This record gives sequence, C-alpha cells and structure tokens, in this order.
Amino acid sequence: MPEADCPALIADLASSRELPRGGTVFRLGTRARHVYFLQHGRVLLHRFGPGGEEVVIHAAAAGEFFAEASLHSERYHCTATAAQPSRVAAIESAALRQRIQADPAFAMQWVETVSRQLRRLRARVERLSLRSAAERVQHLLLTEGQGTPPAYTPGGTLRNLAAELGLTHEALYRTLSALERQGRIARRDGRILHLG
Amino acid sequence: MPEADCPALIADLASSRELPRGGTVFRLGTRARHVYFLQHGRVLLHRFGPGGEEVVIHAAAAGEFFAEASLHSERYHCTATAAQPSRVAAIESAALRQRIQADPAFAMQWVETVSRQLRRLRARVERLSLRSAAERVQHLLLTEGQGTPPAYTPGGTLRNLAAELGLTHEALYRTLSALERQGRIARRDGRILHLG
DNA sequence: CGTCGCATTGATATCGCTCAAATCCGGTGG
DNA sequence: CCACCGGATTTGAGCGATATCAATGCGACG
Repeated sequence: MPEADCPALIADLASSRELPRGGTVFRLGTRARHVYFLQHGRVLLHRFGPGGEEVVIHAAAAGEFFAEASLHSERYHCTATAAQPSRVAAIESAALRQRIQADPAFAMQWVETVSRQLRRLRARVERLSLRSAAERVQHLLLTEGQGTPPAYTPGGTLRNLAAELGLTHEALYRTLSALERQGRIARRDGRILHLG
Repeated sequence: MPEADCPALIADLASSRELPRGGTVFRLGTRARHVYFLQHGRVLLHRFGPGGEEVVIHAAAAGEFFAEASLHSERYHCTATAAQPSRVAAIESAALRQRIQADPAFAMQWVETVSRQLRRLRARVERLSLRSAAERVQHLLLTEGQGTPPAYTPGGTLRNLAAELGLTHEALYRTLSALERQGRIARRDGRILHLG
C-alpha cells in the first residue's frame, strides 16, 4: 500500500487522522480550519446539485494536498469523504498562513509546491482532451516519462492508470497491447517504454 | 475580442508584447526570465518527442498566467508559441520572486491566485473524466454555474466551450438540444440554465 | 483452499467523431 | 443598401472507437 509522508516542509504543522471508508474529512459550510495532505487512500471532494445529484469536484490521490483553498476561504465550499480507508494529515490553515507570511523562504517553497501541481494538472487536462486512447497513452509517456527512451512507471495499478487517463481498464489493456504489437511501446517489469 | 488586463497585483511588473500567429514566446532550454499573462489570443506550450512529434502540454487561454514554473526553474522546459495573434504580458521572474519574499501580503495573494487556478483545473479534470457528453455539460453547470438555478455563461463561443469539454462542437450542440428537449436545461440569451 | 482484486481477452452495443450541408449572423466593401 | 464572406450554429447519415457485459487466469492473502 502506498504511504506518502507529509512533505518535510510542513511535517511539524500536521497531525494525522485515520478514516474508515465513507468517513467525513470536512463538510460544506463548516469553518475552513485545515488544509490536508492525503497519506494514503482516496478522498472525494464533492457537492450536491439542486436535485441532490452528487458532483465530484476532485478525487484526491495519495501524496497530494487538497483543500488548499481553505487558506483563503472562511468556509469549505464542498464536502470531503473517504472513498476508501484513508489517512490524512491535517495542517492548520492559520498556522500555515502565519508561516507563509513570516518566513519568505517557506513562502517560496509553498508557491513552488502549488505551481508544480498546476503544471502537472495542465498536462493532464491536455491529455484528457485527446480523442484516442493511443494518443493519451503516448502523451503520458512523452510528458511524464523519464530518460531516453522515455520510460514511465505507473504509480499504482493499471486500473488506476486507466482512470487517470479517462479510460476503462479494458480499453487501456487493449491499447497497450495494440501499441506493443505495433512496436511503438515496450513493457518491461512494470515500466512502459516509448519507442519511436 | 476578449481583452484581459493583467491583474492589478502585478500590473507594475509587466510589460506587454504583441505576437503574430506562430510567434515564439520562449524556447525550450533558454533562461526562464519571465512569467507570462495572456491578455488575448492563444498560446501553446509544447515539447517534441524523440520522433519529432509535437506534444502540447498546455493551451493557455486569455486571462490566464502561464509558465509560472519559471519562478522556480533555471530554464524553460518547453516551447511557447502563439496559435493566434496574441498579446502577452511578461513579468520578470526575478522581480516577482523578489516581491514574494519581501512582501508577505503579496505572497499570500500570489498563493491565492495559483491556488484558485488549481481548484478550477481539478474540477475540469474531473469533468473530462466523465464518459458522456451530457454528464460533462451538467457537471460544468453545477460546478461553474452562478445563482439558483445554476446559470452558466460561456466565455466565448460554443465551439470553444466544446473544446474545453473535450467534445466536438457537433456533439455539444446535439447534447444541448437533447438536454433542452428533456427539460433538464434551458437556454436564454446566451446563458445555460440547469433545471432539475 | 477460498476469496478478492488485478490483468487479460472476447462479443456486442452505443455514443461521439467524421464528413456533409443548410442557415444565420456580423462585418466589409462596392 | 445590398452582395458577399467567414465563422458560428445547427442538423443529418454512417462509421468506428470505446464502453459495457462477460468470462478466465493469476497472485496475494487470510
């Protein structure tokens, strides 16, 4: 099971909380006291439409911060619940805000943390805008791959990867097989290599 | 033509530059001297694969910052070119970094700017992960709509909206018609209303 | 050893893409 | 004022890629 430590940056401000499946991290309308870091599991941020339909705004994955907006907002604008048994680190917004204002070097690091996420997310949006499964896979390899030829190591299972690519797992399996048959990618011990 | 002013926050650090279609904003590997704000037009951030295939990492839209990462990076990791005649405001990274470190209130505002983008982008990723066109439209209305019932006003044309939703314009037109026929949405003077 | 989840492959249905054409609209120039 | 043009909007027909449903093998784990 992947277990991500809260970045050293703010480890001293964080306190961990364990949540069962379905557990609530925070609720819409309550005071925004904490920013969170997901150590493991899966947390959904969602809202409800007028008719009661659930709308997922963000599915946080292990190793990510979420609800950073509570730094700048009085109350939460959505509800967060655990879709799986999860462990979250809660960081007091006030303390974090305080430190950003008091420690310039820390402020830069926090900006960097957020900016990096932004960049990755933009690449992901671009990837999801591609129409074909093969294009999405190749975009992933070329933007997230390391070394030459670009090699990508899925963080979790291929099923998870499929979800991240906006595909069903069946579609991803088939696409990988097809690309491999065409000699455009290769798979070795869990990694995916991009060839010409 | 939409013309976005550079946020007052940093207007005094910015200097505008006009670009023809195809003009280069910055190139891969050159020194990361500026962060940019796109006033109007369209700028593509892209990289090239081993075989020379272009990979678009981000398509910046009017009113957005781009290349914020140059605050934390020595060199640009991609190339940016104008896909249309565009106007960009260039903000010196060094000056911006300087101000973040010297002015705590400014630092908080910059963090807020970036965090807000992050939140919107996450919602967009979630939206693009939905399989059906109707679901994407309703997600858009419920997450980006204002008032009750939620009303959404497209920034540009429906064609542009279709691209943002990862659909062809034909698919979007048909989906809107179908939803309207089913009484789930209504369209009045350019706005789209979500009903039940 | 049974169960559970992941990986994989097959068959079929469906939704959205592609190509095509008609209309509308604002702007432009004669 | 009108003819013309380009781009947006809208609707149609057909096809293909991906979702969906289904089944199997496999490894981990209790």
